[in-house]
Amino acid sequence: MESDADLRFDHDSPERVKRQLSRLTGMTAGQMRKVASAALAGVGAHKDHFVVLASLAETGPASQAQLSDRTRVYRSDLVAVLNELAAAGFVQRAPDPEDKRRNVITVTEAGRERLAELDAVLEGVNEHIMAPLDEDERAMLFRLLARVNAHLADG
Amino acid sequence: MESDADLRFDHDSPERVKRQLSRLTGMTAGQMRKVASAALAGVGAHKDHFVVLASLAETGPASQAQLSDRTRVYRSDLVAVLNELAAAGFVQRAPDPEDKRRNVITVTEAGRERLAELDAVLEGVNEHIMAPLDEDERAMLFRLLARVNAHLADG
DNA sequence: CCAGCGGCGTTAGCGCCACTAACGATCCGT
DNA sequence: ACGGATCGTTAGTGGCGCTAACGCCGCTGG
Repeated sequence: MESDADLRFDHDSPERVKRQLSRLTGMTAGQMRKVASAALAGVGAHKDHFVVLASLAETGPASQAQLSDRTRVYRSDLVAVLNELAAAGFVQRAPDPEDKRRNVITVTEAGRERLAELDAVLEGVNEHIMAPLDEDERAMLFRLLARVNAHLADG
Repeated sequence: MESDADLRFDHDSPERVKRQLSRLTGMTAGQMRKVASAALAGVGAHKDHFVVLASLAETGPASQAQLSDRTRVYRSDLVAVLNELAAAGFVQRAPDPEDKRRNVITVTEAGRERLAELDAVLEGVNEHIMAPLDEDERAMLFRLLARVNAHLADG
């Protein structure tokens, strides 16, 4: 299955290519995404399921538009995510009595348990991903990436 | 055009989500990719064009299969890339006399000039991306990411 | 009061990217 | 001489970020 035998950054990469931070970051992000989504798929879940459940559990019930803003899952894609979560009984989708355009999304008790499960799965993933780094290095990597991210977020 | 107004990692992200290195890395990689591909599109180029030209210039002529291994551009996608590069006169695609299955791809003088151009564009991109970091921090970020990358590359 | 603007959820679809499948042509080992 | 592997090529898949359009509803102003 794993054709990822050698996704290593260098190997035979030209020197000019090795200097591109975007390439190294992109490759590593791809590796991480594979690991995370495989782990989530192992329990029948998806990245967005986790983010949505986490937002609902931490910030409380919300309309779909609010949820979209909080999670950066597009409104159009959120529909399917909520369909799945609702079908599994992890969230409840009820019409908002105060505004008939909206739905109020609420996490159920089963949803909180599911979130705990996904959280545990992802903690394992995180641990695996950052295995070669010690605590200081992990914090450093987070901080450096966050600074670049914040910088790029301002046009 | 830019709907990227706020791609910032946190903002309202749930705590659990902020701890996911894969998410931060993925978001930042996406930002970087946009910047780089926009810059390359500005001169009518593509990421793969750069990688392929760099490989040819630094490691010499190669068959398409070899090129695919060196650049990690899939053989199937390489076809279109080489069509474009050849049409622009940046590479030459000639049948290999020693093996009629193969083509020998060679970079032309125009191709070397094109590579220099793309290299300059990407140096600007790199500089922009890493603007908030000093030299030590850039090196640190590279090293940390490379270690994670290498670790994940070994199943 | 009612007309129009704008936000709501939903459906459909686009474009990019990593990746796979299949195929005819050619080479190579036995 | 034959079978299997490798070459370039075409087509297609699936995920992900993102846009477009639509019917429904609320809100405001003339």
